[in-house]
Order: sequence, then structure tokens, then C-alpha cells
Amino acid sequence: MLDLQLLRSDLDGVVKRLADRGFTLPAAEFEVLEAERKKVQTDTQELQARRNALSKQVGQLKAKKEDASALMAEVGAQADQLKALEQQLDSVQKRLTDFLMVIPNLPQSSVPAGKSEADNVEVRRVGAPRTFDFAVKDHVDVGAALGGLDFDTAGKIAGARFSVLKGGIARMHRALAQFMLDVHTQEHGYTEVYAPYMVSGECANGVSSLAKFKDDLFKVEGRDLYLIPTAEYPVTNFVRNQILASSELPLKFVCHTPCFRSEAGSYGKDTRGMIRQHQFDKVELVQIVAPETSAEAHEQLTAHAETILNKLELPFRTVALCTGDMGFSSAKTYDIEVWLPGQNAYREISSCSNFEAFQARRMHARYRAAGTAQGKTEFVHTINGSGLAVGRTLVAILENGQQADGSVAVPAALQPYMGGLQAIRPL
RNA sequence: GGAGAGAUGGCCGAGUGGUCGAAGGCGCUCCCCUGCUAAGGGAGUAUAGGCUCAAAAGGCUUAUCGAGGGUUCGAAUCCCUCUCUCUCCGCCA
Repeated sequence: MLDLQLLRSDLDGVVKRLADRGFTLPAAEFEVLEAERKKVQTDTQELQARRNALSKQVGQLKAKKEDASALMAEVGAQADQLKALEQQLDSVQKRLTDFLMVIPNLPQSSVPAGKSEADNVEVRRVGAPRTFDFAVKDHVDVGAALGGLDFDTAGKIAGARFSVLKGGIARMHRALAQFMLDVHTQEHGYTEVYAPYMVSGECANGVSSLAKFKDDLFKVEGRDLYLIPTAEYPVTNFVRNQILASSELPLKFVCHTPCFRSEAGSYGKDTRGMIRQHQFDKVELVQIVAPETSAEAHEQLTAHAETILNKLELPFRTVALCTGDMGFSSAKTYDIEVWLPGQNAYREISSCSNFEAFQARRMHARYRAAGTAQGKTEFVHTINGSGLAVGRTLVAILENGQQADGSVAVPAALQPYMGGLQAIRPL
């Protein structure tokens, strides 16, 4: 949610910055709503003040055992009017909130301008793609040859966009999550957390717009509960409705969860293999920080995610998303893309975003400035990123590590997590 | 699933219809005193918002005692619904 004060004080500026990311803010609609709010709120509060004052007098008279019936009648006479005004105020405030809740975040000034993926800017490229002296297979064929990647069985159980892993591949999948958690907790100072795989609609709205994106989520029938599309949903909401001490910041959490996405609107996209699934595992990094440190923390968190690829010796590049390609809540996003020889392309394996105060405002997550107990409360900044998507990391290892004999080399950093196994061979 | 108890400020806890945004304590901040440590004294200390003001300061004002509704001139306090927590019993991964 954007700062309402900012819309009031600099509507034109906000319209302009949102236009950069391809969003048209209906400014006239806002001004009408805001004018109505101002009038109704003022009127309502005046009447409430009057009622409160008169009621107080009634109390004083009654304490002295004097007659208060005239005052009581006077307040009673305006009861209907007050009630009507209060309902009007509720209504206009709800409309104003609904209006605000579907407006995306403002891009930082450092975000490259652009309309689509094509305008994203590569900020670095690490590791050289390997050259193969045999015909390169994609992960589906590599997995099939090993006998450990089974989409037929998954389809029988749950339909398309699910997978069954077996043997060494299942073990590697497990090993990857353990490895990532250990690196982030031991080397990057994150606290490991375990969290619910379902969140309330309120929490979903805290990190994104439920109204806009509910079709992307799986909902629990008959309840206000949604399967999480990422651990960002539960973990960022840890600080919902809280006032943190500045000494508690930054909070750094790492959380391994499955993620569930309906993938509505992506029909026909990435239908082969386990690139785009209804269910996948992810190790998520979440930071809650003071505003002045968020830009730096965002860079660090991105580097933390990249560390995993470095250790696994997987080639990747990092791109800064352009204004037109960023997600709803983000002020700035880096995507990390891993090299997939089977696709002859870099594919997203992590997305690291700084949301600034956008989510904090929706969640009422604040902190108290350092030193003084009377210090003003301020909204925290929230940052998160995948560190990394486990399924896609597995895909990357299968494709980059494939060997002529059909086996797959286990990266050295991962071998301790697989009992010293150096390669996965057919079952 | 059955029975009961509860939800108040950063924390503990008082408050069962009127001047209560809320006693008291703890904690915290600032100041004073005290030649270490310890102790003592004083002041301050919820959040969000609106109007006013060029702005800051200030002034006026509204809402919030788990959430939502109701009764009443007036609700932390009475009534209803919901959520959550705790205790006991049952069941159970």
C-alpha cells in the first residue's frame, strides 16, 4: 500500500512514477473519493464530539441528582443522523482502502525503465557455461535415463504440473534444501524458521493484493485459508501488527517450505519438466530492516542467494528487472537466472525484492527509532528472495552436471549432504 | 468432540454503566542527588487518524481495552456472534 499522505501531497508525481511501470492511476477517481472522505469525516467527527460533550454533561447532572432529560432528548434527536454519517464514513473509507490496496508499489529511481522482460538489465554474469562433447539432454531426459524423475506417476496422482522424485534425485532434492539452510544460517546469519503452509486472507493481503491475485493461489474450501505460494507469505507476516525495538533489527529469517501455485494464466508455458509446477520446494530469505538500510540489505540478500549457485558451481547471471516487469509489491527486484544447457538459456531461479514500506504499511509492521522511548514509530522495510528454488536448482544440476554415460555429477559442495556420493547413476 | 476459564498499554495487573486513554507496579527515557558498586529523588512514557496552520510548534477533535454487531444520552464494563489462548476429559499423526 502506498502512503496515503503521498497521494494527497503529490498526486501528479505518483501518477507519473506508476506510469513508468505501466500502471494508470485513476487520479480523478481518487480526488473525488478523497473529497468525499474529508467532508463526511469532518461532519461525523463534529457530531461525535457534540454527543460526547453532551453525554458527559448528562453524567455530571445525574451525579448531582439533577434532571438531565432535556440533554438526553437532544442527543437522542441526532442519533439517526449520526448513525447515517458513521455508515457513510465507513463506506467511503472502505472504498478508499480498496482503491489503495490494488495500487502497485513505486519503483526506486535506480530501476531501469522498460515495458517487458526484454528491457531488463544484466548486472553481472558469473561462471562460464560448460561445453559438451555429446548431445545435451534436458532435465526430463536426464531424469528419465536415471529413472528418478517420474511425471507419469505424478500425473496419475494429481494431474499435470506435479512430479514424483525417486532414488538419488529425491535424495539430492532433500540434500539441496539442507545445504541451502546450512549456508544461510551458518555463513549469512539467518535464523531458521518453520512456518505454516497456509495463511489467512488477511496475511495474504499483507504481502500482496489478494483481490488482484487470488486466482494464483489454492484456497482451502470453505475457509479463509490459502496454501502459500512462497514462504514470504507466512514469514513476512511474523511482524504483522507489531512495534519492534530498533535493537531487534535487522531480523533475518530463512525458511524451507513447499510452495503452491495455481499457475492460472500460464497455460502452455513450460509444460515440459519441473520448471513450472503446482508444488515446489523453496528456501526463502526474509529480512525485516530499518528503512535507511534496506537498499544495502537488498544487495546483500541477493549476494546470499548467489552464494548458493557459486558453491554449486552453476553458471548464472543477475538481472535488474525493469519498471514494467516488476512484481506488484516491489520497489526493486533482482532476478537471478541459472544457466540451463537443455534450454540453452538462463532461467529464473531466484527473485530478490525490496518492498520498502509497501508491505509493512499493509501489515502495520513498525519499529521505534533508536534511543528514545518516545521515539516516533516508523514502518519497517521488508526484503525477500529465494535462496533458492529447490526444484529449479535440481534441474540445473541435472542439466549442467550430466555426463556422457548418463550419470550426473554431484557438485563437491553437495557431496557431504549425500553421504559422499559423487555421481547419481541409473536406479 | 465434551466441560470450564480467560483476552486491558512494552510487560504485569486494577477497573462490572458516567469526568477512564484507562489506578498501581515493572521496564524504559531524561534530569537531580550520591566520590566506586548499591541506593535515593523528580519528570516523562500507547497507537492510528482528521481539521486548523505556508511549514514546524501549537490548538481543536475522532477512533481504538481480542474482532464484529447490538442495547444506552453515555460501554473496557451489559447482550449477541466470531477468533484466539489456557485447564480438564475423550480421540489421534
